[in-house]
Amino acid sequence: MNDLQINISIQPSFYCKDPESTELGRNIVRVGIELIDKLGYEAFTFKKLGTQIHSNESSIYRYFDSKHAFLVYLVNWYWSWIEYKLVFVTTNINSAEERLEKAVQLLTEEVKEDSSFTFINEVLLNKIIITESAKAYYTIDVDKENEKGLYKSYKRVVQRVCDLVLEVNPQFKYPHMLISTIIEGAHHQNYFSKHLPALTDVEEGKNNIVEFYLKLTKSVLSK
Amino acid sequence: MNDLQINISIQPSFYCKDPESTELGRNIVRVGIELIDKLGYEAFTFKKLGTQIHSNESSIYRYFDSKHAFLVYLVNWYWSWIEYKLVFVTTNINSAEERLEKAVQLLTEEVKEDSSFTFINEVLLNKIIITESAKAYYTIDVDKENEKGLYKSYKRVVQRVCDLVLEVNPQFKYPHMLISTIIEGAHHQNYFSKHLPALTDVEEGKNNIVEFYLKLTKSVLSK
DNA sequence: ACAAATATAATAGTGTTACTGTCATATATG
DNA sequence: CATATATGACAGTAACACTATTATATTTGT
Repeated sequence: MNDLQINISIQPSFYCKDPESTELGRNIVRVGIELIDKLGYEAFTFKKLGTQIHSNESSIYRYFDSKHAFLVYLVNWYWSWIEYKLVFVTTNINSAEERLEKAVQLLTEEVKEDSSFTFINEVLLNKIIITESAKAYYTIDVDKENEKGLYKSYKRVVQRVCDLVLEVNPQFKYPHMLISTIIEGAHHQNYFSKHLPALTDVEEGKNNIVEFYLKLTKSVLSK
Repeated sequence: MNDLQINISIQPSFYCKDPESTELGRNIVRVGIELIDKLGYEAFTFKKLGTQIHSNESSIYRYFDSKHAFLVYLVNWYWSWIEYKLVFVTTNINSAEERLEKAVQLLTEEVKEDSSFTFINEVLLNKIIITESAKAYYTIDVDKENEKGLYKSYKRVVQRVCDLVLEVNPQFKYPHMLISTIIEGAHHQNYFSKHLPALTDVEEGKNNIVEFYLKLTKSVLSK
């Protein structure tokens, strides 16, 4: 983006030892992202990751309690990063409509360029979020993890965009539904366009997903 | 629904031995649904299921190749059942708008009463679809399984409702996107309302989800 | 009624997963 | 230079996701 040397700071509840604090920790996250993207979440293991980074399985466990905890960490990192981009993209814009438009665009477009202001490859991370993030919260332990605050960054993004929605139309009754529908929907459409095209209308080389959700937003909010 | 003794017929590609053909097979499906609902997909195993039905793990493997195959079977059964209900609910309705409305309602409402015209508990199955169905197609093997036709029933439902959308507005460019967004969205909202309420606007005892998606549909299709 | 075919149950076994625990060694810090 | 801390190597465990084998029960054909 702007080559700012900004750090996304992640709270201690997401790790045993802060992976950003050591070379090994950063390697775990960096190569971990590549490996999940390559193998898929199910086939990904700490043992395989250990081999890849010429380190040991047990060393990885000193940073993350489990592979689920690692996924939750990545999801949280992603939404903290999106929150930062969201604030950035909506500042100094006078029109509420335009602010919302920029926000929806951010939430629905595929991350194309690697802004890489850290050791994290955001393009790959975006792919992982699209394919695997639901597995982080569609688990039997949601309620417990939600209580621990593990989904806060996602909720915060939704809330921020909700506020923009209500600026455009203060009477609108379902801002949260609209925004979480758009976020999850855009992920699904992205995945469908690559694997189940019968479920979508994406045309080669076109930005149909962004266009569709922008149109949806505008029409549902128009009075 | 109407107490019709109709059978959802499932193609052989979804099983090794047809579970509807024997008492054991029906038990596997019936108790399997209960157990997935209770334990969640991850903790569910054929061994536990074997114990529950006083049968053997190896016997279950003669009906389904794997626990993933079992989930795919259930998902397919569900969408075949929804397709049947969809056809039923839209026949003899003259207005295209009303047909679409009935369809959207069907796709977004929670299955409340047990119509149970078979050994399958549709209320529990609906809960499983909401919580676990994405795990059936968010896997590294999607493309292979899609080629085998394992997601056809879902696609068929989407296509049918798409046709209704185009009857209402033949110029609309994104019918598939709209319908798959509504289907997946309604599942998410349902789950969020129970586990991550900050992501939704569902009020106790109200049908907000249906209402929201009906409004969405109407406004995006209005010319 | 009886043999043959088929279905199911019981059991053992395999390789992997998702860890935990222990101990030795390497590296950093005071 | 001593001590603390981090990492690596390795062993071990219970469970998982199966596969294979054999025994027993049930169904079916004649």
